[in-house]
Amino acid sequence: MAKAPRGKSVTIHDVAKDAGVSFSAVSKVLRNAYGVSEALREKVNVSIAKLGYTPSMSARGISGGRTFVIGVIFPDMRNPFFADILAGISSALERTTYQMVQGIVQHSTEAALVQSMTSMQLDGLIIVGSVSNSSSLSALAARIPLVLIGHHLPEVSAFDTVNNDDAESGRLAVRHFVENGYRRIAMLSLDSANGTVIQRREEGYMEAMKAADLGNNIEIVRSPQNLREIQVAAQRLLSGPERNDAIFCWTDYVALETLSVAGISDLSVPGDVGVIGHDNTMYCAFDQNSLTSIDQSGEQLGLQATRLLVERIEGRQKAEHFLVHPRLVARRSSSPLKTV
Amino acid sequence: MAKAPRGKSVTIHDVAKDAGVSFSAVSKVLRNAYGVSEALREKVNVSIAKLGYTPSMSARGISGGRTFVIGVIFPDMRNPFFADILAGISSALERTTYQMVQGIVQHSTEAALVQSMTSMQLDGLIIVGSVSNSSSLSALAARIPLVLIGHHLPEVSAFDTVNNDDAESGRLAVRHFVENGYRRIAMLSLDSANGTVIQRREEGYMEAMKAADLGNNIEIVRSPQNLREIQVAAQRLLSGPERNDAIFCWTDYVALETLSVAGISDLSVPGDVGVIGHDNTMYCAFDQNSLTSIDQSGEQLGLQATRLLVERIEGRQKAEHFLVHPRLVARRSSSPLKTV
DNA sequence: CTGAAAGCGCTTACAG
DNA sequence: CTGAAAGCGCTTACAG
Repeated sequence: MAKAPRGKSVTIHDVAKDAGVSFSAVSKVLRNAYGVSEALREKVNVSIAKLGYTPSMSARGISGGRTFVIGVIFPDMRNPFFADILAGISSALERTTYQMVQGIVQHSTEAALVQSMTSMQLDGLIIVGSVSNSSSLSALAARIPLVLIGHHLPEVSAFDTVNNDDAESGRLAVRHFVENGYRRIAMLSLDSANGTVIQRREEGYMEAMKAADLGNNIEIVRSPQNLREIQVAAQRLLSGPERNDAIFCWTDYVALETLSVAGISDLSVPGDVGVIGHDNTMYCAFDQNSLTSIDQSGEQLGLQATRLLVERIEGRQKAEHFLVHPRLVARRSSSPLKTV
Repeated sequence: MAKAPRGKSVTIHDVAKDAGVSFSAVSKVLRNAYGVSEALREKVNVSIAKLGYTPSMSARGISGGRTFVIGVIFPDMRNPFFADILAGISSALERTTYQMVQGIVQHSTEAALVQSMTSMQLDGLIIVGSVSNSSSLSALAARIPLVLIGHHLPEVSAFDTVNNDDAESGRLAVRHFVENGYRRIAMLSLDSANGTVIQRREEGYMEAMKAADLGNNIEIVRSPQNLREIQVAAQRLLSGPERNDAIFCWTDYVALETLSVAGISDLSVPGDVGVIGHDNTMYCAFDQNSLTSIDQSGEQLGLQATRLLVERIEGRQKAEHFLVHPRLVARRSSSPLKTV
């Protein structure tokens, strides 16, 4: 088990020697601490640049200071929508001195990832689409500044949340369908007890259906996130004598699969069936999809979450909850029925 | 700048006290070091479990030991192919004690990310699709065990590489087109000086074209990774009297956009034009795309890269270079011309 | 087989 | 305004 050799890196002591000052002086310059003369700061900065010094995150972490690194946890890497969130976080971070590392829940569990990230002494954590419950998240928030994206919780005070108005998403989809002449509007949802994001969308869907006097047409099918099961669910909604004429899908990927099932079943979209997705990911605009979708502005979500997290790290205690408003981007898949 | 409070975490000392041994004994158990009796190990493990102790990565990093964390750097989060690589890395890591954090090059540069990750004292680094040059990568490899995915370099010895046989990818696409009756086969490539992966694919494409006596039909258009530019490039290949009847695209996203452009231009795929993509991402199978694509097995790439990296960390010095063989997955977008 | 000592690169009080 | 001391939680030699 010989260790691969690593070059020695330049430390605060090297900088101090080069600048002809004490190493504590260097530390102060680094942290913008009080009581450093301009002259000293100048000298130190010159040496830092000359030697290419960069602070060791481990040393900072261990000595109780900030590491200036935050962690962002994503549920998976397959939904291109998450890239938008990441873009928002990145651009918000550009204005600060913080950096970020990502963790992606794939094989490992969210809990394992969280625990490995806290052991890194990160300054804060953003979790996207957490599946943890309220109490374990509050416990986590006691140890590290925390912001959640996509987790509607009644009244949490230990951490901040940033959310799309998911009930509004459901309403937007139904209203748009209704305006365009669709009546038998189903929702293809996710089989998940924890996903309150999904629940809100379902609530909005049901609310708008009732408001349009279509309460009797409410039909929600919940499928796991698995291609085969999604196909079966879509097929079910698209067959039989009482076939639906419109389907609101909880995410674009499911909507694209619904288009695929419709195509295989020789149903035309629109005409036989209208489809709306969610997230307005980059695949929606392709001519072969031309998928109407709800845009929840991942960039805004990321931006606001970052802002809140930095505020938390700098000392804010009172919880804040930010809501982003979705908008519908209309394309061919939900065109007015008469026109077709 | 008040610091948000953090709960004290349990340390090696707490464990030692609880188990009634010295703290160095605990450290030894943790590291599976020599000379620990079974009895002592037992006691310590019981206390570790009881107290829920987890080692501080910062402390490990600073004291020169392993952190048991590796970093993986991706060029972006938008290509679903990278999720396959990640899956391979995850499953390879499951059998080890290593964990991983991801870094995604989006707004920040690859260099900035690398530098922030090295300051975290990670045990090793996997970089996917690096745009750095050979010499700076060798310099990096002197400081930290390094494996590159998707970077063909003539003869590097400072680090390992894992690659798809990209020249073979190009050959596979051309041969398949030729077998199915296509002749005017163009390649829609990437405008990138550094991407040797792309260059290999171009080489394979040209080689196979010549081998099929179609050297005069060679046409490579290079476009930046930008939707508008890709559209223009695809339009160019699909218009004019000498319109191409087949296009090999360097990645699926570009191929899907090509399908879209063909649709808008009222060209049918196949029939008027055949299309092949690369990476066989999950969108290819949708009926509305039914896109033939080259599968380079991201999972294998990730798996092998991880294996090599762990070997490096444990002391291997001699470079290894692993090649994965691609296969073509045929779908409707490249069906035989006669049949159509 | 077990433990006490030194040190990693920083930060945070505390003295000058 | 500047510096010397203690300590963060570990690992790595080195003694018992």
